[in-house]
Amino acid sequence: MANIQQVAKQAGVSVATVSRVLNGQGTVTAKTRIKVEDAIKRLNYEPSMLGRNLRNSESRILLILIPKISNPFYSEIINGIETAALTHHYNILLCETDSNPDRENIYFDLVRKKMADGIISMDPAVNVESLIELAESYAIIQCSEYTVESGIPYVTIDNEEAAYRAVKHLIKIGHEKIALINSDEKFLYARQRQLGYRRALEENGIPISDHYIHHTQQIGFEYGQQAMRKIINLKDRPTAVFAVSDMLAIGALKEINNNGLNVPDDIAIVGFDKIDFSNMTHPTLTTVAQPMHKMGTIAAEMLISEIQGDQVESIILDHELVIRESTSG
Amino acid sequence: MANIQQVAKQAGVSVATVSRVLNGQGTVTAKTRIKVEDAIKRLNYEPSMLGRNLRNSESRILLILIPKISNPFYSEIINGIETAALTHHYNILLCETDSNPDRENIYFDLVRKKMADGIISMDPAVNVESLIELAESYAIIQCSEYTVESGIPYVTIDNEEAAYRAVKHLIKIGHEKIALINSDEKFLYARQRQLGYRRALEENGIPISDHYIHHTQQIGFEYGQQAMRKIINLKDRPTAVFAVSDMLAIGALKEINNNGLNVPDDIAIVGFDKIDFSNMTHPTLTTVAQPMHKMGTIAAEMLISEIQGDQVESIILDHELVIRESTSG
DNA sequence: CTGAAAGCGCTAACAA
DNA sequence: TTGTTAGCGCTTTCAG
Repeated sequence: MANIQQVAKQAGVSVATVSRVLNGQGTVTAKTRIKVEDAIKRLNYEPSMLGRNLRNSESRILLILIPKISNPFYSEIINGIETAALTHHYNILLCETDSNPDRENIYFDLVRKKMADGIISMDPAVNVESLIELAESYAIIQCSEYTVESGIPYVTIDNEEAAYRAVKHLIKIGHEKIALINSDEKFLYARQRQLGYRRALEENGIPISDHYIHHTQQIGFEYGQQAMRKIINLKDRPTAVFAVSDMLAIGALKEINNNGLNVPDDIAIVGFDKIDFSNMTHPTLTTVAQPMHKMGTIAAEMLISEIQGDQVESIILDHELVIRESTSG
Repeated sequence: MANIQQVAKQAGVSVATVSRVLNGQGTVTAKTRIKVEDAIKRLNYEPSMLGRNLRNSESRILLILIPKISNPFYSEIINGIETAALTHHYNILLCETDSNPDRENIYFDLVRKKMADGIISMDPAVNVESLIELAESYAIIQCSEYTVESGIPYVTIDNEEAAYRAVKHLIKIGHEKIALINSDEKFLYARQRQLGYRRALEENGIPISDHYIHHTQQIGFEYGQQAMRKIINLKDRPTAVFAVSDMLAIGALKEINNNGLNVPDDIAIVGFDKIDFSNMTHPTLTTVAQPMHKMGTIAAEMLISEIQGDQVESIILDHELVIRESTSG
């Protein structure tokens, strides 16, 4: 547990010189450098981030705000964030809010207390007012879920267009009775995806039946099941379902199977997100792929730029419709 | 961005007094306390963890080492860790090693550099020598995966017994030709679970066929599929499969379905872990439940105790066989 | 009950 | 090229 003082003494130089070789800057003679490096090795010295961080007024930590760690949608994004963070010598503090304002507040305090240098918010249920207030003093990026009016930079995809294409695909393969399993309309992405759904139907002269549109409180599996239960019992049963998340779609799939019906023969399904499991179901799920890894790396790069004082612009990334068994009937 | 100095000045007291009311200790008159609290509010002061941490030589951060964040098995454990950490005013640094030694080293350096106060290791592929060396100077807990000889405290379940019960269940419902999809034997849990499998068969007078035992390089979905492909093509096809992880089991299930066979009628399946998705497949998966949340909280409590200088004992938690559709034929 | 002052480990401005 | 020194923001010992 040596410190920089002891290394300096051991090497017969000043602490400033040690610091210089540590940070590879300033000018140091080869001979002095060797002496210092020797001393470092001999003492098994590791510079303390505690001292360095205080001196530099930074923590080199990025705070990631997600609603639920068990939602696989976030896994790949986090992976991307971590990769980018690591190359810039940042680390990530993973914070699960459970969409609980109290927890959220604890995490917000972390940046106020200089425990983190910035925030990547991915929680759709985030308290926007708090976020805006925080953004006045700290670096913040919105990832995937966002509010334009906040003025906080975001990285996301075109949800309306993505939903439009998904539903258009269903229409193209012959479906007209298409149900929508949406999440709560308080979320922007839910409103956007619903818009895309409507546009696809309208453009093709298919009337929109409100009883085909279901809203769930959350985007969990059970909620997809519940919604599908109601849809199956409809007098005029749809032949296809568009769910705004793979978790909902997988719930719907399970419910259809439980009722002895077949996907895609009786009911076709399209999901959203392309989580790992969308490829493990039977049948595999047609779904909209978001470039999650890229989204993560870009969000991290943006945040780091912002921390360094740069101005950053919001970005809208491409998406892709992945056609698989659940619509290939 | 006020600091403690400015608060002291504003309140007309010394920094020591401000520190005292901040930490709610030492003795401060009610009157002085009010003055200080007023100043804090007026200046919108938030104490900096950077200063505090340097002074206290701690980071209040727990480093969590996992191989893959997308593996849902870890989600619930992490959730448990976070809950416990939060109540003790610690935060968690999530580190995904990808079973890559270089990355692992970066993370190990983090504790050497005082960026983290301790480690919870859940990576089966961890470099045990490094871990042992690190454990001499830093607090470390092994969670789920462990090595006894390391002398590092662990929290886990009885893998041998759990596997034994899983296979015994298959035998009880009439199966004799039971295949095993195991992961690489370099992992302790793989060896333990194989032992349980063998004991169950032996106790019931069922001969062990080596061609019924398959090893996979990793515990991913595709590896389960691959293994199942070979098993299905066996001349003497098994009527049941025990997979040492749900991910493998779900891969096996998919492959069985792809071959037009039925679970559990043609082949029954038992998995391991009770990840969320084990309940979303069709049919739902019989599996061994590990108390993941509890495992996480306990690991965190143990680590925090160790950080505080206490001696901690390893713990073996209970498991439970959850019988669902994939064995209810 | 309160204040002065040292010091945690580091970086960087300034001087030599 | 190298050294001296101030100071990042906090806690805590020791005096008063």
